[in-house]
Amino acid sequence: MPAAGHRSDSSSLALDRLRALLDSAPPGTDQRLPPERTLAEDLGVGRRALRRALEVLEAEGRIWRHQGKGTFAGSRPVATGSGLQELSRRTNPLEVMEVRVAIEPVLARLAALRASNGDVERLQRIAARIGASSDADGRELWDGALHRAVAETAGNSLLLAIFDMIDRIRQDAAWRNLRERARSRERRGIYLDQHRGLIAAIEAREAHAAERVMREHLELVRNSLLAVMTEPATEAHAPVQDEAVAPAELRYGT
Amino acid sequence: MPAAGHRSDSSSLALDRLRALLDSAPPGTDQRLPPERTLAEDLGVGRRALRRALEVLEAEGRIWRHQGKGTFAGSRPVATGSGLQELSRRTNPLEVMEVRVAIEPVLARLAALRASNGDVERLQRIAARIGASSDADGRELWDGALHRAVAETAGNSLLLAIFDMIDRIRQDAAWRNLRERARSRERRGIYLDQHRGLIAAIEAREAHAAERVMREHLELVRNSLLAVMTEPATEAHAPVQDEAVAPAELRYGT
DNA sequence: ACGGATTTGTCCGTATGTATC
DNA sequence: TGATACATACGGACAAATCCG
Repeated sequence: MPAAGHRSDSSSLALDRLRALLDSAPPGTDQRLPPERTLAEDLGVGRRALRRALEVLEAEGRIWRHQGKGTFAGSRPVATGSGLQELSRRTNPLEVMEVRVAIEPVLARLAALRASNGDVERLQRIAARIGASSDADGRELWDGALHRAVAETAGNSLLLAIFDMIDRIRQDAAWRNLRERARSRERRGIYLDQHRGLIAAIEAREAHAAERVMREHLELVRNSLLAVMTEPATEAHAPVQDEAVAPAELRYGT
Repeated sequence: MPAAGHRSDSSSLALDRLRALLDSAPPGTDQRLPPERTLAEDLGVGRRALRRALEVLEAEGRIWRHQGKGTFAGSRPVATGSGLQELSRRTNPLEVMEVRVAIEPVLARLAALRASNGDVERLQRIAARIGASSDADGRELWDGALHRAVAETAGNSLLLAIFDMIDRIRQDAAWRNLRERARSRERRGIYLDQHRGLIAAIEAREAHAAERVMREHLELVRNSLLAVMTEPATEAHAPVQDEAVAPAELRYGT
């Protein structure tokens, strides 16, 4: 009886735990890891599984090993902490918009495929409230509600969880202010049209159209945000480009 | 009905005795059961009958088994930390693939825009290992490492966090088996080509191509998964039917 | 310079579940 | 049903490299 049957699932488990270990370790200089046998015991995996995980990390360049010397962390944080608080500290509005552009068009497409008449009614009710809102708070609130309703209608629980995670990060007060600045009066009219177009596409079950409208909408939002951030004074022309990305500007920190 | 009167088959007998065994010895947790060969003899049934009974108990969640390790009473130790467990219970492989198809092509595009030569080298190192892996565990491990390396290269910390969340859900043991079945030998060659094409596109900084190859790759994976789920019986000729892929276009370099 | 101790790298035997006949 | 081959996992044993006194 080799003790109790512990977890052994495989090397993926070992890899997961090793990543956590490396992330939690201080970014100090080339931290040495325990010997393989000790480490295997600590992580609750076999040495073979551990070694396979170490091979991956070595190929990724996060650790280096040498026979007779030991295993060392190459000190590369990479920061994967999934805590919401910490995540919202590390990310930025442009990253968030990249994610929204990636996810929400898909949500719109799925929503078009799946929406019941009741769902469409709900979307219309919410959209009506956006136009009726005269203050920033109201617009923010109802706009968020509309996007979330689309996400719910899509009916994919995993995507909805991801959407909620992003939504919570968006709540940050500093960003709300930024968004309201980007929501100038003339743009508000465009947004309203886009929302109407989106709902119309969902109502007609035109999946492709719904996806396209949502993408165009979010790309406009992103570009507006970018414009506000880069040239706060002038607001003359907002280049609505539907091509996927404006490369150089969108790269954050160089 | 050969002999024995009451019992329709001896699997039921084995099941009864196994249940009694599990009930009578409910000590701590993760109790290890004797090897199948021994257990069959102890219970006075054939190994095949015993295994069918064990299948039932595993489906009920009362035991878990793992090749090379043994059979254990209790629930399978899962490593998913921090609330993901709940999510992984509610979602399903097809939802996960929807999310991956939504996110990873974008990651590939961003990776192409941002990759340094060192990043490309790292991707190539990892990809080489996939082909060199002869066993299922190795392929799974290195395939996951490649997709994660692309996600890291994209340089969007929020997207990376989302990717990690999905990746952890993917670790679920039941799904891994499913994926390996979908990774039949003939498909492995296609995947290898697609991985090569992806890296070539990233190396050439062809953002659009990288995005397209990644989408085609994931759509093929999704369709293979679907095929395995819907027609489990026939493995003889696996029709690689899919509207998504056009192999000729996938050859980039070489 | 030497030798023992420690650590990674490698191989192999055994034990176990899985699949096939 | 029973038997056989196969795949996987773990641990021990040993070699190679390094470190240290």
